[in-house]
Amino acid sequence: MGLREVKRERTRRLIADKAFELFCDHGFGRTTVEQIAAAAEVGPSTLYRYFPTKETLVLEFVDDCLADAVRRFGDQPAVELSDGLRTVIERVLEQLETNPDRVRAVFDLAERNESVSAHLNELIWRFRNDLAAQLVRRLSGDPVRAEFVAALSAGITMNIIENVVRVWVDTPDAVDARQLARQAMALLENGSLPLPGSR
Amino acid sequence: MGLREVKRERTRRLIADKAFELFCDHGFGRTTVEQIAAAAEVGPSTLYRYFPTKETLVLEFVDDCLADAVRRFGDQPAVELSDGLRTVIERVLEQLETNPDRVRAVFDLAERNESVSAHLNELIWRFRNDLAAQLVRRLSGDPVRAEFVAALSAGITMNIIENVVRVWVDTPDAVDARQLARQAMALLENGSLPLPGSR
DNA sequence: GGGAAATTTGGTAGTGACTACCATATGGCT
DNA sequence: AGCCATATGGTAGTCACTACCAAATTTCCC
Repeated sequence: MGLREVKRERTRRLIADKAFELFCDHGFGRTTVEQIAAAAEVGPSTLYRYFPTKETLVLEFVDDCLADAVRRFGDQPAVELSDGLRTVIERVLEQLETNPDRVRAVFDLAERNESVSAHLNELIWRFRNDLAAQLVRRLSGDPVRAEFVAALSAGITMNIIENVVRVWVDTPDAVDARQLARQAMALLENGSLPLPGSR
Repeated sequence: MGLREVKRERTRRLIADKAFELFCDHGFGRTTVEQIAAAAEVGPSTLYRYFPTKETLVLEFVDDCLADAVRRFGDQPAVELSDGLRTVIERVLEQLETNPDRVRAVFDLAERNESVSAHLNELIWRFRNDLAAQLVRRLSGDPVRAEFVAALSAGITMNIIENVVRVWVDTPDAVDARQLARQAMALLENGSLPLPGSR
């Protein structure tokens, strides 16, 4: 790896960090990309080469956490699906726990700004699709049915992650995210969750 | 109801319809709000009084369908939760089947434009919250746990709706959306869905 | 019907995100 | 050193969206 990529990664981080700082201090809507570029000491056009939209500056960390977990799920085709999906959940939470303040700030910004919220939801949706794509390769039988099953499974998995994280970030402290996730899985297994019934 | 509100509703529909037409013909990104305003024979500032963003022009119909179903769920506190949730799903699908072309076009536009997709996902998320809020009022016990349970249940319910609709709009024709939903519910009940296991 | 009050409308001027493009500077390799 | 690829900064422009104002329209009350 050359000096070039090192520098590239450095400026990337610098921009994202400065942006985050400004967002937290003055709010998403009250921070302009010019201000961010100035704070990172780069031109606005350089900033746009690294981040296609203002929203991606907020979501990069969460994006990375999810990407890592889904990728590692794809790399482990041996395990049982239910174990694999639990592992995905645990890995995401593990990654997020790496930087709790950042995660809290992301959800905070999403709560206050509709566009950020929208792009966060889209990010989650995209990873649901990625996970479904990984799942469908391990399902046999009718491919149409398999795709449907995979989408539903991936949706429920991401649903657990999302709700656990939302509870986790809203709670002052001292809540173990992975324990919360296990509770959610248990609720699902026990049939303690009100679910639409086919009659 | 006065003449005023009638006229208001008329212009609202006119704007939304013209916008939709232009979006379908030339794409979301290639249509400017000025063009929409001109087509509806109103000033741009009038358009913005009815629709806060360009994206809401696309999503209004789906929004209305979901709003109706969730509202009616709230109005029927008597039934069993599993029946109530099934009814929500069926009502949404029923409403969407009112205008299949429109729904197909909405998901088409969302597929081609990231911002539309993001706002569609946010819309779905907002109704998940609304449904969860309705649910939590019918759950007893620890309120923190109830909120968690409600969020998970609402999430799974909306997940079924979303996936059924996505399959439905992608299929050329002749698929009964409500039957598809019953299949999804059956898969969930039978344990035929790979789900994360708590071990 | 007439006239005041409230509401709706169209227009203007602006901000700020984002794009396309170009000239320059910088790092990587022989 | 010198050449090539890439990274950078700047300019000009488009377009979504906001704040504001003056004119038109509807409603209400007499």
